[in-house]
Amino acid sequence: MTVDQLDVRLVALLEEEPRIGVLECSRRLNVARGTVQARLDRLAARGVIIGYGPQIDPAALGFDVTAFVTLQIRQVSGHDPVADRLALIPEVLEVHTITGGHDMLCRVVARSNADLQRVIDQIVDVHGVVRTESVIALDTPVPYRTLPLVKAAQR
Amino acid sequence: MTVDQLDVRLVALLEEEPRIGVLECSRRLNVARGTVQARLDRLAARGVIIGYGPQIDPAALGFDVTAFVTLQIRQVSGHDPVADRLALIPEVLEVHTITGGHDMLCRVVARSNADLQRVIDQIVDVHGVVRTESVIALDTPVPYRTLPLVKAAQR
DNA sequence: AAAATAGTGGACAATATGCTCAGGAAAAGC
DNA sequence: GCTTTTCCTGAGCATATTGTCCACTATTTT
Repeated sequence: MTVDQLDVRLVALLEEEPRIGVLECSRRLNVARGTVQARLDRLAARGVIIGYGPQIDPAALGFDVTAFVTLQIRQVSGHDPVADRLALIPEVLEVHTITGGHDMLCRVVARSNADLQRVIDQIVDVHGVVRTESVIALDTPVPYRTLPLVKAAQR
Repeated sequence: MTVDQLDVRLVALLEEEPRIGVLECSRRLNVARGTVQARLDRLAARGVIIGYGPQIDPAALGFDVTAFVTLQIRQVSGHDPVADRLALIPEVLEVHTITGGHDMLCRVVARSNADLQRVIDQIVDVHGVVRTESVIALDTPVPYRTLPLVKAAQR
């Protein structure tokens, strides 16, 4: 979908100071309040802005180990029953089905390396999971972000 | 850090309806407004809540291909110069350094499979990147979430 | 038992919101 | 080139929310 410069400036502004509200946005961007409201409604309606939920830092909750776990699934059992089981594990933050030698990729967090073992054991215990392979994230030089993408999508 | 049941209910409420504001939260949770305000301040101060920025859906912007790319880095060049270059590519949404046979893992998006090739080419062109390996996310049965984790962290 | 901590409920002014409207500017269609 | 549609503006109004106090009451901690 098409996003113009005002949309980008609006999103950028909200990313930097999310608590400022519509009126303050309109002042900062030098446009009418109704315009900001209309743009936000439009971005939400088109699905560009999914929500404004609080962003939680797992590390602040004590889960400071992040790992990516790839899974091989027994062929007979489809992906979805496995995904449903994985979804029941709180430490599994996201699950993708993927191309290549493996079938699924999960992002998981844990309280420590020892705790990661516990989480992986839970994953292995899921019916249909044949094998797992884990890599631990040592550092995150570029944390998840979308602003550059929004800027690139402009026009 | 320690999170009690009220914190969890508050975060859960905000995840479901992020636009409701402090006063409405206090009504829904049957606590005083000042309590909600204090809890939110505390969660933010302790770093549990990083922010409330708008969540952007890359797919809605036309970037409906997601891939995970692992990189091998030439040993002489450290990780950081590479990460800095990767950060300049808008389609690179996050970068981790990892254990195992590879050195880095990136999440990237692209407008199509052909476009993914273009993005990967840019990654390969980064000085110090020796080899890449990509897997494409076909489906995301569990999209990124933290609420179950918050609930699990309770107490 | 005393002290510190957290929650309550109420007040107040200042600010923000949702909604509506008429007019002007810009873009699209013919 | 002209018309229609779309988008933005600036304003108004009633209502709701915020930030900031306060005194009082649990609930823990020491």
